[in-house]
Amino acid sequence: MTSQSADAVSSSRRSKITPEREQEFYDAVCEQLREHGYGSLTMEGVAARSRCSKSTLYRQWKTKPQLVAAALRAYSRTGLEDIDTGSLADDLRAVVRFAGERSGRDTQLMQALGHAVLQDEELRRALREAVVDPEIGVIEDMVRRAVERGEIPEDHPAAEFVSAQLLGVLRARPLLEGCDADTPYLMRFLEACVLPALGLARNT
Amino acid sequence: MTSQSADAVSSSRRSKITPEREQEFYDAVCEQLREHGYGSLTMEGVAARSRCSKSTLYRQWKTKPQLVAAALRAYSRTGLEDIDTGSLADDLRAVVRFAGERSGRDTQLMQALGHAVLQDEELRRALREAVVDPEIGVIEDMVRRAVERGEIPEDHPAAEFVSAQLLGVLRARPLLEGCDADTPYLMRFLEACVLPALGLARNT
DNA sequence: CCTTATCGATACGACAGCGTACCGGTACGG
DNA sequence: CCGTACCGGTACGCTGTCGTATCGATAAGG
Repeated sequence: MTSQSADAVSSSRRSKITPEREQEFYDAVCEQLREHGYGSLTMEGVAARSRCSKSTLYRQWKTKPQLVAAALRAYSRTGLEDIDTGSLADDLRAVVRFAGERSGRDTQLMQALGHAVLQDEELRRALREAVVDPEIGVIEDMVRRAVERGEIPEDHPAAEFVSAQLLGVLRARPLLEGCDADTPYLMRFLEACVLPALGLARNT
Repeated sequence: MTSQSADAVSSSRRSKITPEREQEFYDAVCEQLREHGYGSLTMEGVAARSRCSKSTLYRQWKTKPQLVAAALRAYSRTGLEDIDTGSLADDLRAVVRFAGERSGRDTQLMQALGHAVLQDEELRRALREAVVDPEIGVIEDMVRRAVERGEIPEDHPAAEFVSAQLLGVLRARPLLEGCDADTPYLMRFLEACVLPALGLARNT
């Protein structure tokens, strides 16, 4: 995961809040979020899960939405930005491989935030900045590069739907079949639908 | 449990709970659901919206989840079952035209239920039976008929994804672009992605 | 070694929502 | 014309959670 210095003050007792400790809070938030949803996420629950007291949470963050927003902002997804294989198909295959692994966690998180996002402005911004925009931006960049390379025409009608297709299927399968959209499923979808629609046959 | 006779005691004052009155309760539930989400749906709110008292609600339904489940079951979506144009492409175009109109309402409802569905078994069943299965079943039947007509091969790799694609994009666009997936958008998607992936070119 | 600041634990007030109980009014059935 | 049963309104108890305040303990710094 992410860390700066492996300073590891992992002795018996912690003193101040190290970045690692902070991340533990955020992890607890995400876990509670996935397990019980935003509405049933309680400060007591987060405190218990991260073995701290409510006081500590309220000392650092003013309210529950702010804590959740902070956790979302810290929910980093490094690993996608570096993909640049030189072909759109392979770029997307790499995305799918990556997304399949986090599929369960990410989808549960989105699902959990669901409607809370529509009520709290800060939460909505945090979710967009932390989860939506990065993944979508990366995919759109891939498409842009493919256009520049001449792989697909600039005005290809399917181009605008690539990210929506992937994100959509990612979230639709749990609803339809009750199981996560894992990598094999996403890969089949990519080869059977996304690439053909883009005019990128399998062996080209 | 629903209706007995269209007795229509639509005089000035209502005595017992007519089917129309019952539907008003359900409408109020759905509206509260869309507006505030499941967690913030209150019995007081439903009562106020449908101009009845909490007592009446609790006399008819034992608890809040049961009321919501009943409302979902009554959330009928007739209109899709009758589509059978003789070609898969036209069938899907009809679906898209229909889905685009209800897009906003349906999506908000799904979004609102989000995580509550994972906690309450009855709610999950109600949602599947009332919203998911009907739409998906209809689409899968369309694909089946197309296979029987020979429009597409039985083992076409894109066939399994048709419903997931449509449902997915329906729910992905609000998240990505912040606006509903209306009919024009869905139609563009259908023509640009779904049909090409199925090997059904535009003018065939 | 002593001061200080922060952490963990807990108790507390405030508030909102669920579900119940009661009470008066009003339409139906005989 | 009268009893019955149901509806609407409201007050109430209960629970759970937010956010605050207080207190002892413990690690950092001089």
